[in-house]
Amino acid sequence: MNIRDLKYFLALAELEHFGQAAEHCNVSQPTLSGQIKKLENQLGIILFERTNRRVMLTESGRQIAKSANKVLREVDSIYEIAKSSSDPMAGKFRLGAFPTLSTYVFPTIVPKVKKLMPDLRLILIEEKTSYLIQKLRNGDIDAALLALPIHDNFLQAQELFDDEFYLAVPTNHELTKFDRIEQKNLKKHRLLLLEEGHCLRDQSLEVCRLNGIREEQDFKATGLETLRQMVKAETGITFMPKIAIQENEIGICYIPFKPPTPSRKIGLVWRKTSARYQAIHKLITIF
Amino acid sequence: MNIRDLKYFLALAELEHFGQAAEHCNVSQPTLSGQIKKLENQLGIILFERTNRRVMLTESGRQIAKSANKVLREVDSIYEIAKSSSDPMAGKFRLGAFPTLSTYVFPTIVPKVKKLMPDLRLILIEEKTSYLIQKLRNGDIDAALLALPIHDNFLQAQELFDDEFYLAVPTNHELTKFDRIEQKNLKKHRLLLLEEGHCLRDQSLEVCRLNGIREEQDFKATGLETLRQMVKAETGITFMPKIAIQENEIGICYIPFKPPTPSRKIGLVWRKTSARYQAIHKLITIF
DNA sequence: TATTTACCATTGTTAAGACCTATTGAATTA
DNA sequence: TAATTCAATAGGTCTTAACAATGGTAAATA
Repeated sequence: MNIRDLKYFLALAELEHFGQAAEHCNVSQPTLSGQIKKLENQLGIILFERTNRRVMLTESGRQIAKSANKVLREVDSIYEIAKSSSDPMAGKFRLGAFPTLSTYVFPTIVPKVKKLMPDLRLILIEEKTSYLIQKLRNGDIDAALLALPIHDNFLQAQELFDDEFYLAVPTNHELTKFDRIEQKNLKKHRLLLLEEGHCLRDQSLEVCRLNGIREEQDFKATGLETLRQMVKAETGITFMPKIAIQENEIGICYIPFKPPTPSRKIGLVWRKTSARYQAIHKLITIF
Repeated sequence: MNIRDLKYFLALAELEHFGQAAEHCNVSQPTLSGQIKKLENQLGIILFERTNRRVMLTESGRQIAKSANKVLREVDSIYEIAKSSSDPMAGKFRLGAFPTLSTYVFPTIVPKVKKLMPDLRLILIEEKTSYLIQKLRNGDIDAALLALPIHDNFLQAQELFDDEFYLAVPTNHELTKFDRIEQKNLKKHRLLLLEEGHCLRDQSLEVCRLNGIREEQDFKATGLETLRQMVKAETGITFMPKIAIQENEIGICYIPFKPPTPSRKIGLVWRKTSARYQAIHKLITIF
């Protein structure tokens, strides 16, 4: 059977005339005649009673016409779906980001995306990096904002910006005397860090390792905001990415580093094979 | 697009592996690969993301898979309908008969048809002959029990039985002295007949014409049972077809004719082109 | 009665495309 | 580095849907 055959069949069922039905289908009369015959043979039943005066549907034909109609309507809907989703800047787009980034990035990009791609329905996912990579590989999300580098042969990344670290200290802390700070000056201090699994923790630890800085072992924060409150409460000091810094804060001071400035590279990551590359490239222009 | 293509598509959507999907569809892998590609081109969208490690549906693909499933289910139902109606002794069968016959024939044939063709759903239509012929030609009914001959090039008939006329008279009528009656003896009597449009009226009038019998002009019955009650009420005499005669009736006497016996030939009539000829021929064997 | 008309079916040919096997190319894995 | 996996490509065969032309039959008309 064939979708085309069903169209022929329905045209003939409607017009009850081989010649007219053939014309309606833009084929010759013998073609339509042959295809109807083929369909009847395939189904093992007679669909039309024919004389050279009249053509009419049999009872079976009437029943089958109903189903054939449904088939064609559903096929139309397939073309409809294809058409409406052929706009690469439309439809669902699932974007992930890890927690110490998402909180600060999502609010700023949502309105920009809405303006640039009004038909894109952005779905935001906040997960730790490892889960996001898994979701990317599974096709559960279309792209993710991650800290680079990402070593994964399935995935492709585009660097977006460099998120510099500042040293967050209480306003009464001895280090506030410095306008800028050198990493090696921190050797005698202990840093408050996030709990395991946060990529910001791993990035911070990497900076610590290179400079012989130690971690405060008795405490691990579950989130960046908790960490910020800990600093304000004079419990310790920590690294704070620039993106998470708000102006005019009381009780906390953010000191920039002298070069080489520690930072995390933030990039957009997607599957090399992703079909959404057009929306992805548009997304990159936002940053 | 093609129903086969949708099958390939759904197999691949399910198995996420070109080789396995191809095997499932009993085609080679390049064939499936090519057809999926063709489908994607036709729809103008990418249905699958492929690497040589994994194949996965895109969001559009997921949506289309739902519709494709509906299409295939509906196509299955077409085959289902065809299969169940390919039994020529099954399905609806619309049988007509004119009123002065249907009342007496239908009750006897229904159980016989049910026994002979248990899957045939008999739909009985009681109409005057002219309407039945029209319905036959339109394909509104499959066959009809009519009085022969029928002159119609679309229709074909098979004689079933000869329904002899009896003379129905009140029990105290002078003609009851005859065991059998000759048509020519009726010249001085007037006959009660049915109203216009009944074929029994036409048949009776034909007998009257040949023998110079006259009709009672002041009265025309709407049905055969009315006519029977009129005779019992001693209002007159009439012809009564044998099929309408019940035994042990009071107040009425049915006198057979001497040959040539007036009668009506009853036959089954159907379109020459009818697809139900098998059920029709089975139906004929009942009589 | 002969002719024309209307219509569906049949025949023969051509072009498209669905299919196959064999091979390529890219990415893993041993 | 070699072997393996898997989708894509190449080249050739075969099926089939398309057409034009023709046939055949019943109705309409002359």
